[in-house]
Amino acid sequence: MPAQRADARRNHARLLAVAEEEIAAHGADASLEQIARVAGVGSATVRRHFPHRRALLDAVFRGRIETLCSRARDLADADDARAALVEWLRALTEYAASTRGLAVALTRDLEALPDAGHENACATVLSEAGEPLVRRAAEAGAVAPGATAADLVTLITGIALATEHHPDPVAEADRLLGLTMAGAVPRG
Amino acid sequence: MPAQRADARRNHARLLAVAEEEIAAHGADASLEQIARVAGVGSATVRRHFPHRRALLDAVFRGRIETLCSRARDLADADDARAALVEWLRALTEYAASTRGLAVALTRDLEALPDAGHENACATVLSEAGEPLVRRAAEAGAVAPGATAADLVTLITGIALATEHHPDPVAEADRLLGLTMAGAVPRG
DNA sequence: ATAAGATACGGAGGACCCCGCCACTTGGCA
DNA sequence: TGCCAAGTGGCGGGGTCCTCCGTATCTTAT
Repeated sequence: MPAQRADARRNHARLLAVAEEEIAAHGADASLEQIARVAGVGSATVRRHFPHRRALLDAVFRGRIETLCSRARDLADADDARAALVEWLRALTEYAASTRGLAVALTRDLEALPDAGHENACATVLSEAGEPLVRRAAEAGAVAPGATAADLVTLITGIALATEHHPDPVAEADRLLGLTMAGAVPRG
Repeated sequence: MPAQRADARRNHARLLAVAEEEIAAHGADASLEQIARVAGVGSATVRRHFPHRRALLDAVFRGRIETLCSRARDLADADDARAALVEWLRALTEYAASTRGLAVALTRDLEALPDAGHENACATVLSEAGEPLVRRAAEAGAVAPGATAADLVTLITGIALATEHHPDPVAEADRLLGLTMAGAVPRG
């Protein structure tokens, strides 16, 4: 089990870098063939490192997702629980709306997949990271009853998906998030 | 300009029927080739009747969209403006969540397209139909300031997109709609 | 330093899809 | 009935995804 061959590790890194650019340019449906071409490897090598498209998407976004997770940990013991949650949700929204392909990745990794392993899925990781924030805010009565962290992540994913087309997705998504948090049709 | 030839009209209807089934079965990315095959026509005939995929999606869903629009008209002078809006939004959500491919169609038709004509787009039609409901509810103070009918349609589209994977999309979407309307993280 | 073995590579080939072209058929009108 | 435009279908080109398999390359032990 000597970890991995040196060239394999190089190709992996190369593919990741190219994939990030390519996904940013052409969305989550970017051509794997094209990624292989740009990276200067055979198309089989792509699927060797990333069996399905989802695996590639996960890997590409893993880093930034981690950043958001640690952001959540930092905010976990802020004074104002509600403000902390809101800040985190806004950060998440901004990132989801500005990073092409991410929202699709977030929904896709919830899709039923032959292999059961969802533990590495971006959406799951994010939900778990946000859970403490939601819990604390809920204890302060600042969260709608029945709403979970996963729900909020799902809502934000939806907003990001639905605003992908918009001229200024980030601003639009943030605005819609505001409506969603405050209540678009609040009870009189 | 004698409207259309009889066989053309037949093929059009046939394609629409087949496309509906095929999209229900395989989502908005259903193969046009396959649709042609099942309908027993050449693949060129499909694109003759529906230049882009979006045109086909629009045509397939037009009927039900119309139903929702007339529903909006019926509700336009209900006693309780808020209740009327909520009912319409719930109906829209249920339909969007239960009809595979519709949510995608709703987002796609907002995408920039070579030809400018968006006037027939499903999302636009829906937004316009819902506008009176929103206006009346807003006058009653039941809608968040700044929220438009288009915003609500967008939010619902997002919810439908994000819950497509879920085991029970309709129930999940309805629940999330409830959160969105009432406020997921309401101001203390 | 080198040879052996495991590991990773890349290209070929099949299946599918979208798309544009063009010769041909078919329906409607005189 | 015969003409002609409207409508059709199939073919070929270009692209993608995916799998298989012979081969090149890295690693480790000698």
